[in-house]
Amino acid sequence: MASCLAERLGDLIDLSGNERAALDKLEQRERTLRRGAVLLRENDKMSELFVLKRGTMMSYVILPDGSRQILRFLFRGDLIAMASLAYRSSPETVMALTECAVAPLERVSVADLTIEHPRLAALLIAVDQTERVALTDRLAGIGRATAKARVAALLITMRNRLRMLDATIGDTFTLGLTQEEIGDATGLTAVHVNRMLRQLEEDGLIAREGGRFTVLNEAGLARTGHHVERAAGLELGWLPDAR
Amino acid sequence: MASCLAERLGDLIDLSGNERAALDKLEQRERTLRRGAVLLRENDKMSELFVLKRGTMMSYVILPDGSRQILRFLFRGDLIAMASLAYRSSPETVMALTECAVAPLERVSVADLTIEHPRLAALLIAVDQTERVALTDRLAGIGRATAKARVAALLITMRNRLRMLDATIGDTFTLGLTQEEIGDATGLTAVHVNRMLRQLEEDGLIAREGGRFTVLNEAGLARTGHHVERAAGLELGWLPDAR
DNA sequence: CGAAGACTTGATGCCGATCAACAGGGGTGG
DNA sequence: CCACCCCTGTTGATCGGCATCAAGTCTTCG
Repeated sequence: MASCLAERLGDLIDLSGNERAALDKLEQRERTLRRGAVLLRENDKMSELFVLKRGTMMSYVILPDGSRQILRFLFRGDLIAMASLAYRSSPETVMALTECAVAPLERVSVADLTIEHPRLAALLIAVDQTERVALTDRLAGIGRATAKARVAALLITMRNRLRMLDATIGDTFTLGLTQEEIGDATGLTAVHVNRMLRQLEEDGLIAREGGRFTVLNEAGLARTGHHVERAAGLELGWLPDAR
Repeated sequence: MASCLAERLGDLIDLSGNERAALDKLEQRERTLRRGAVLLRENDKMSELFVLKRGTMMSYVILPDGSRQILRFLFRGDLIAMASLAYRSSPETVMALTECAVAPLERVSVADLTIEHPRLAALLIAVDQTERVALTDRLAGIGRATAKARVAALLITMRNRLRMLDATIGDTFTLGLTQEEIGDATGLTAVHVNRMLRQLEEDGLIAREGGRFTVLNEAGLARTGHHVERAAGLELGWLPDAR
């Protein structure tokens, strides 16, 4: 099977044969997870990282008062537990939202990669930046935007992300999240998420039926969510030559 | 003058002579900024990045309704505009909070670095992770914590950061932010920040006089702010050998 | 010395939280 | 196969934390 990581990075640049082979080698092992299974718990010791091969996952933290903040959703090709490259124990819990398969890899494999494939190391740095920007976008949304805007932003972002993995997805898609999960991602309660979804529906921006969403007015939804499409502005021309 | 970047990274690992020399070379040029000067504006084209050599800066975005979200504060040794490694135009505005000096460097210097010094590339990836975790900590705070907790968290975090740069700083320090800036960083209004500071004072956690803060009850303030000290859990043993 | 910015404090209002009740549905065990 | 139950979604009523508006003081700097 092809390397999911290679597939993901290959969307950004043309990988050389050597690079592709090096990435393939990282995903030899595989481990499956049932829906709801915890791959890594907050404060667990961690010594490896993972590539998500199938399914979707999320990472979150629990605050002292018991409330949950979902930090990010993870899709095929995403790296999980990159924090193990800096910290001894996990700053977040990682849980499967669907049946999943992950490929564990040692930190030392990343070290080898930086030596053998400097361009891939540089690319990892660049990918980190895209994820940092995604986080700051969410920070600004949660800090300053209204409830309706946050829910709209989540819908647009998730739709675009899902479409990157499956080009057949058009305006209709299955979100795969409960309203409580939407709330924990956006800093709202499930009850209020429900009302905001209804409002977006009444505004004619979306339609819903049984867990499936349809974007009726993409521009309007994007405007409501203060959405900025970052993918178009990518620029990786500075990367060194491939090996 | 010593390289600020080398100084910063040198706090994490022992740099080799070669590595130190490579880092020194990056900071040849220097550019100074007055208080309030904008180094980079949101959506500006960008082709270089910067090392902050003196002073403190902040980065922020402005939302469509005119409100501002401060994304991060920057200190000596921090890399600025790392997003230029992934994007064509800046996702955020970067402004000087005090008189500052920055060293501009080309993206291609980073490419060279990954080739010549794989360990430094790996270290950059690790540093990215620490900043990603700092962002997720703030995300959780803004999404789920009360106003008082957010202000307390900002005070603790800034105090610790300032102390890393200047070991003489004890429990008393100058924050160097207006209450409006505290509000824009925490997702609150200046008025409410004022009330929260008063409450923290009445709780006996801090004292204030003319822009200077004193931490009276460190454990209590940390608890109030749900603060997690990440620095203690660093683990960089996986890095490859130095060149 | 005047003006603009920062801080402070009170009064009021609203967005989203909380509490509560019920409907539908899918999985499980009897 | 059915009864039950837990999870999810839905809707209404009420509450509260933080925003907003307003007015005044203090500080700083030109």
